[in-house]
Amino acid sequence: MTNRLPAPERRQQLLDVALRVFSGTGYHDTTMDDVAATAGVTKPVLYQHFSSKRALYLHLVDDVGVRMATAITDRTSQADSPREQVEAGLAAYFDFVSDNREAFLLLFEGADRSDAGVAEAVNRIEDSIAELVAPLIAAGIEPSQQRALAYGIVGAAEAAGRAWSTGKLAMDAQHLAIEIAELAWSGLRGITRH
Amino acid sequence: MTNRLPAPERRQQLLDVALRVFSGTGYHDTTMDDVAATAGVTKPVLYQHFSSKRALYLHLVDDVGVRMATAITDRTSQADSPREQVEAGLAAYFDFVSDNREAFLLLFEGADRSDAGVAEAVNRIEDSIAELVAPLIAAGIEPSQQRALAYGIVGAAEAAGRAWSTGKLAMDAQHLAIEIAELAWSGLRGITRH
DNA sequence: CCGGCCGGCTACCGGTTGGTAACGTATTTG
DNA sequence: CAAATACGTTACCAACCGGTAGCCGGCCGG
Repeated sequence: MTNRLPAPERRQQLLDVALRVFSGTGYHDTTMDDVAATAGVTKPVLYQHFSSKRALYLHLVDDVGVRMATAITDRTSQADSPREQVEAGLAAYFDFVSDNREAFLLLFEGADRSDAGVAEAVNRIEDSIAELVAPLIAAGIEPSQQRALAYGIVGAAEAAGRAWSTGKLAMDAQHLAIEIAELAWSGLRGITRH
Repeated sequence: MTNRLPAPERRQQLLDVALRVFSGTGYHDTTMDDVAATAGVTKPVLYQHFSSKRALYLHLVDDVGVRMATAITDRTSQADSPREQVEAGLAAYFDFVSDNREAFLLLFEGADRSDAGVAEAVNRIEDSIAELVAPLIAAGIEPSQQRALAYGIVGAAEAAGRAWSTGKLAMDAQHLAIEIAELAWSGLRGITRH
């Protein structure tokens, strides 16, 4: 007989556990029994808080997406010059990656983009970051080009974050942020001509 | 009673069909019956050629990965200056994306990176491209930084390709290649200092 | 102190789907 | 023109797993 918990705390615990488990095993290889057992509880308890496996998962993805987006916008909004915004944004990005490794991997490693709902949630956050980046690109560039470049930068951060958090890059998050910021900045500035 | 086909042709047809179906529906939402039916055949036929669903899928991922990698190396090996290599490589990359949309999406949209085998196959191709990019970065940079930047460039191409092939970018592949090449080139060159 | 409520558990169900056994039938070969 | 071969089908199984019905027991308010 496990510890009895008041509903809100139980719910929060289940969310925490589910994030860990889903992020580690992936959506399809994780059973509701796994999540429940890891939380020290049985399946029906899980269903008292979440209507379905999919609902639980989407809730997590959504939640994590919002947390990541706000972590970034919070920091960029305090920087004035474009260059500072790039640096602050990427610093915030990689701080998030290192402080919330599981959350980051849930979004960009485990996420099954062939599932429409999941893809939409992941795209939403990618788009919101891309929209932050787009205006930093030298004015006078066609909007369609700006969008393409913005997606490029977002993808660069994503890939670097994934490589880093799976141990393929041996440097600390701060330095990685600086490297990618330089790449982004000079890349975006170099585009001015043409 | 459907057309009887000699084994090698049937096998090839099944691979083609499977690529289409998996790429459209995603691994988990595709049943072996789906693949078989789309090929105008029944399940046991599929199992005469492939030992399991997973084996079929991994074969495809592997195959597509090799095709993509060679398409790129073929073109970069014919360019001499670093700048030309960047341009040729990205031109080849986006040509591949536009000529083999399904293959590209199988690798970078549908692929379930939480599956160890799949992740390994996808990583293998990312790594091979990154290793092509790394030496183009100004000499004198630390190898760990080179790797980080190389992954960044690969990620930029990947994200741009995904955005493009899901219709979020309204430009042709050639122009997209040029944009990303400029981003990459000036990004990599700008990094020289420090 | 007692009764209701809330959190938890045991036990079960049935759809989906990967995989297979056994059996035809067209084609080719001696 | 058999007969072996290889291509294909029908019919089935069994396991896994998402989801649920129904029961229990401890804690809290009256």
